[in-house]
Amino acid sequence: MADDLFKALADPTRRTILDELAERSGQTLFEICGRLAVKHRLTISRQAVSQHLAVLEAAGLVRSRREGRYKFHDLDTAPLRHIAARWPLPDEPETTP
Amino acid sequence: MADDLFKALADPTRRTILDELAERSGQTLFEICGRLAVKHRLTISRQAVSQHLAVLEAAGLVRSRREGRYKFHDLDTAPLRHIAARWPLPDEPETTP
DNA sequence: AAGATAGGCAAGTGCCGACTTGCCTGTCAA
DNA sequence: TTGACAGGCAAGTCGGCACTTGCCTATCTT
Repeated sequence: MADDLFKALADPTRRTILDELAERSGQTLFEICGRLAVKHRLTISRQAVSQHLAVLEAAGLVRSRREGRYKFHDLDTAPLRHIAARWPLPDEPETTP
Repeated sequence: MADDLFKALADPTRRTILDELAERSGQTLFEICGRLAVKHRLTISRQAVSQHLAVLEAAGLVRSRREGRYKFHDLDTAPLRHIAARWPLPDEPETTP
């Protein structure tokens, strides 16, 4: 469970996918592929992105809903709380004035 | 930089090391080896733990100080803030009543 | 109906990371 | 000074993971 979460976050491409889903919710596989190619110069196959999404979904970071032939993907950052909760954080949040 | 952080957290053994350093600060390499073996049944070589500590140190999660022939390791959870800061967290902290 | 579109499944490849083994350096005690 | 103790360096093995390729299914359009 926690293992899946950290493993999902380990890959930079997957983190970029999370970034894109944070910026625009409910994207399809092809939309994400297009964004990765144009905005991040990531020439990657559709299947590769699909496999990344499967990993992210297994970690609970992405939820998907099917509508007709489309499959929309949504970001869920709730599992990220487990990370900060595991180890004690220092008091000062490093405020930049 | 962020790459090193996520990669360091990807390995379960390294996360266990962070757990041990959170519980007891300033441990030496041999102390950590002993704790992993006894408390977590992790039969791992000393060099493996040393390499893990190097990865954690590169990620900024562990700081080390040398004193004579001993080298003490301390946990630094400050880099973990970057994770929660990267993606927007939902408002509700999921309070379990 | 047929073609286009959105996505899935499965096998294969190549590389990186975790781990071991062997040996070497530096520090302290007897 | 010799040996024990704490740690470091370097090469080698091995498994898992990211990615591709090829083919298949389902849905919508004309």
